[in-house]
Amino acid sequence: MKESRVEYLTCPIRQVVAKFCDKWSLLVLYSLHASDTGVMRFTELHKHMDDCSQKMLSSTLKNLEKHNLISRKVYPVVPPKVEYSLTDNGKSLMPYIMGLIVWAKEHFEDVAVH
Amino acid sequence: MKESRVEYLTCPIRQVVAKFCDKWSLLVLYSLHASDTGVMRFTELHKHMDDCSQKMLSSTLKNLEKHNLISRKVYPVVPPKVEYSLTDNGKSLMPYIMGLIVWAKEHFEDVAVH
DNA sequence: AGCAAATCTAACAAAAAAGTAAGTATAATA
DNA sequence: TATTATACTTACTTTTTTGTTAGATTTGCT
Repeated sequence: MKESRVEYLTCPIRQVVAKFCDKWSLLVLYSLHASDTGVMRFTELHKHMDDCSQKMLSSTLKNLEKHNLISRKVYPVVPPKVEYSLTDNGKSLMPYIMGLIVWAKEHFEDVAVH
Repeated sequence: MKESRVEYLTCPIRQVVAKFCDKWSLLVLYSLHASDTGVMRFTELHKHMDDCSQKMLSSTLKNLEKHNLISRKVYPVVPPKVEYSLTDNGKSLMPYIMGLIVWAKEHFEDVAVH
């Protein structure tokens, strides 16, 4: 599917699919949403989804940042420290994501988060 | 990601991703939900998403049927007639999908359905 | 006889996504 | 001096997804 097509640019469903309908984005969003402080570092996120490679986590984070769903704060220290958190835009999406998750818990058997 | 992993089988997010987080499933679900009769034929669906190949539409429909979100009714006539509609399970999911779509309309610019 | 209709399936090719392993940077610490 | 810590990136391979084209089916119409 060409992302330049009119359908793509004008269809909210296709936008949703392009922005966070993939293997790892929902897990990242959920992890940030569920964390105490609302802030998580790369390694911490990785521990929450250890079947995701560093590479994939990295590119997922980039994509979410690009679409303004999460923000990335870099501390200029060694070793590096980078914190991720939901943007206001991302926060506004979470009720709907949580709706899906709750629906899934009710409709699939033997299901738990993480 | 191996679908046999424990995370996969016990995590509602991963289940959601596996069942309908792909390029075409949301469009199919939405089309069926939005149609007057709640029933659509293959060619009719295809007209609603003409940037999806027959092959992809066919496999998307199969996948949704396998996960009990849509049902498929075949009429033994020539030329063939097959009707698709949401199952009760699929219907119960739609409020959450619609939530996402409405969110997208509010948060992206110049966005319309189809 | 030949073609149209509807819903696919099959075979093959191309493109995209994902996996894996190794490497980078650099200050602090042992 | 060697190691550790963190957050990646790069190169390469493999797997998965998607695209493309052609064909199957079979009744009825021209």
